[in-house]
Amino acid sequence: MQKLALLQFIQERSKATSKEIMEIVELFKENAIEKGGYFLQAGTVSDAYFFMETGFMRAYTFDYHGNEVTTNFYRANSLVFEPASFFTRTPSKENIQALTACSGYFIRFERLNQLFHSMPAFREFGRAMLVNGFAALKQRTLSIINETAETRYQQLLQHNGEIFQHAQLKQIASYLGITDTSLSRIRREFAKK
Amino acid sequence: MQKLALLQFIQERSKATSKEIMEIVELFKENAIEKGGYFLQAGTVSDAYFFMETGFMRAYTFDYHGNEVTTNFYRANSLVFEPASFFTRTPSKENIQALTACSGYFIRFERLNQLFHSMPAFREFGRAMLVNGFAALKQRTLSIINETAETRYQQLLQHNGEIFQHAQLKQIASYLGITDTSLSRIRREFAKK
DNA sequence: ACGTTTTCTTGTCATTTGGCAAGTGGCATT
DNA sequence: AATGCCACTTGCCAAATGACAAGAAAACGT
Repeated sequence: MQKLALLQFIQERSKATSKEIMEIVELFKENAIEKGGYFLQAGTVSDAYFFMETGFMRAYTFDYHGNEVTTNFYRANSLVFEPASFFTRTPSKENIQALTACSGYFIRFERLNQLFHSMPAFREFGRAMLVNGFAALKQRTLSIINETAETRYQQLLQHNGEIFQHAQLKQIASYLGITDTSLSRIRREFAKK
Repeated sequence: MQKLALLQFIQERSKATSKEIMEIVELFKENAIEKGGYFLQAGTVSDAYFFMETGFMRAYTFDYHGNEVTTNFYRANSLVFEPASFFTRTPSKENIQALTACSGYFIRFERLNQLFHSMPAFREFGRAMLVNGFAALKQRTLSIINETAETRYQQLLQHNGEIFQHAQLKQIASYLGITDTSLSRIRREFAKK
């Protein structure tokens, strides 16, 4: 097992020694999810901390009217988990679904927690993952408040263009906070330019 | 120094022993902020983890057009800090301002971090604070996407009514993601019922 | 290749919200 | 009481977005 991408990912984001990182990486197990399969189902506890090496996923939940709302997209070479459920050990409100076939390496809560306890340097990594997610969410919230839907669309297209290769427009629309109809119109206007 | 409220706050949220909690509480120092004063200024690093015993604060930043956007409100008996800046040691984009005279107890990053390293049980507390903030922000984001401004207003009024006693409507409006004009109209409609 | 299903686009119209400017009311200062 | 300041409200109109329905395009299974 190589797990090279995982090793590198941790190396770039923590101050743990190479030896420690090798130990850590050892504890991750390989996993694959087929296209359309679920990494996490609403109502269950998120117990896997998953480094996705290849593939693409999205997280979604339902609003009070029963509409799907996309809350996140996950690209290759990133961590997939639902912090609120994972750390509080309570059932998740979100589903995380593979939009393409996915593969990577996971570790379960219990074992990860042991690592956090035994390796102070790796703890920083865990915290950084949480804090980054926090900052990204805040950024997204502000952009929904301040920017027009068209600007949000442009920025998503520019910074996360791959999303458009894997997700349906309806899924992207709810992530942007608009309907699929509006997104379609925005795309038409945008194409003119 | 009593710090009773702080002691109780930690007790309810961590598995640390009473003895440990007493040690922890000892390290918090008293602090007060006058009405209108700043707990955190944009551009500086959030270095204080503040348990506010009395008072009311709000966090705000500016969008690209220079408009103030309220990002958070803090009530008495809660923790005040900016996670992204605090944990990454980078300058904050947000200001946190006292809307009334505030008092409470703070601890600095360095010392708090030492505590996290030396007391596993207290670490859970720190993580819980982060995770809770995360969940609250996600909830707010979803409500901006899914609910009408009027519903958001109603819910804020119902669950956080004290905000209306301390903050200006313009500040509340930007927190709700609308203009002060719209909020005013919503209030009029709402009053009719 | 075929028909079926799903996704995407478009039109029409109603609703929400914003931008701007004027007006109202409270409050403090003088 | 007059003044000025500030927060808030209101009216008017424009722009953005949603709801619904129909049609076009694409994806899918057999």
